[in-house]
Order: sequence, then C-alpha cells, then structure tokens
Amino acid sequence: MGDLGRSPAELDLTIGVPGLNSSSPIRSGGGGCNMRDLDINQPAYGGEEEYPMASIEEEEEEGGNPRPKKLRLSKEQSRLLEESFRQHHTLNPKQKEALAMKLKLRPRQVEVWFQNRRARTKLKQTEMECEYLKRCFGSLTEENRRLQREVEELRALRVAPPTVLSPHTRQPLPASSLTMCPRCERVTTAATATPRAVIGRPPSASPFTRSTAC
DNA sequence: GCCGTCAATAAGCAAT
DNA sequence: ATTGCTTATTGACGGC
Repeated sequence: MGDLGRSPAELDLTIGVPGLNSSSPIRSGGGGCNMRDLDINQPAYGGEEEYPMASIEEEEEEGGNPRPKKLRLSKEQSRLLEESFRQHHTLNPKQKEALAMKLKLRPRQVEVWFQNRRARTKLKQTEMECEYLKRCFGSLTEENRRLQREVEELRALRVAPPTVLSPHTRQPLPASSLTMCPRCERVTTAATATPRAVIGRPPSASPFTRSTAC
C-alpha cells in the first residue's frame, strides 16, 4: 500500500498549456489502479490509517520471516514526502538528513524518492504537452485544409474572370484592366475608377493592392 | 542529479 | 471463486 487511496502519481503538475487549469492536480493512472488497502510489508493489524513505519529493511534473521523484497512507504511517509516535495523539489543534504530521520528512512531512500518524483512529474508534463501539441496539429491541419480550399476557389475565379464590357466601345475588357474592390469584392473596371492608375500600373501589380474602385 | 531500467506489487479482467 | 495474463505504479540501482 504505501500510498493508499492516493493516486499512484498524484503529481502536482503545472504545465503552461492554454486551456489547462494548472491549479488542479492531474491524476494519472486511470482505471483506479491505486495502491491501497493492503501493505504486505506491514503486519496485518487492526489499524486502518496508521501503520508502523516502513523502515530500513532489517537483515533477514535466522528462521525469521523473509523480509519484504521491496519497501512500500506508509501513508504517512508518503504524505510527508509529498508535502516536502511541494515545498521544494530538491533537498539539500541537511534537509535530506532531517527528513530521513523524521521518516525513519535512509537519506538515500529519501533522495531516490525525490529523484523518482521529479522524473515522473516531468514525464507527466511531457505527456500533457504532447497531447496538447497533437490537438494543435489537428486543428491546424483542419485550418490548412480550409484555407487551401479557399485558395482553390480564388484561383478558379482568376482563371475565368467575369467578362466586363467597356462602357465606351462595348467590347470585352482584358482581365488585366479589371480590379476588385476589397470592400465589396465586386469586379470593376479600373479604368472607370482611376484611369491614370491603370495606365501607369505595372503588369505585375496585384489588383487587390488598390482600394479606389468603389 | 538525471536517465534508463529493473523488479516487486497490486488492480483489472477474461476465461474456466 | 479461482487462475492467469496484462497493465500501472513505484522503490531501487547503475551509469553518466
């Protein structure tokens, strides 16, 4: 057991991802796979919440019970470690020593716990960033598709421009003499709007660069 | 201290 | 209910 009830990785994740509330801890490990209810490292006894300290494993005694191969921290130990981790993610030697003493653990165990905790916090953050970037990719892909369709539609308009007759000669005007009003998006003859501008405009100039048509 | 990894442990779940 | 497999969590270690 160790961390009964507590999420296996109750990591207080703070990630700079828009839309994610960093104030609420992310709990991983869906499926409710929690360490709980039973700590085989602890002798069975009536107490529900308080456990004898999971301590430095003693040497196996002759004829005694085989000692547990893996320490499981008690709930209280986990709680204190988490609390300490919230205050600082790394410990100086004195803090480590003091915490180890308090928890009846070896300093090395405290050190390793913090290392694992840091690593797993980082892993969770990376996973969340990955998910966020995937969602961004999806929406950007969709946006890209939409814009490409729009480009295709505009290209189609350019290939087959509307035929506009000259008010003077009643002959179709060349497409190069047409312009589009950026406000109302109507094709008009630039000649009617600003005849001199049409004459002076270089052939490569975009018809959308002037807004004097209307 | 970090990283990659291993191994112990516990929960979930389908098959029997 | 039991069993066996899969998966997730977590304490620990060695190398850098």
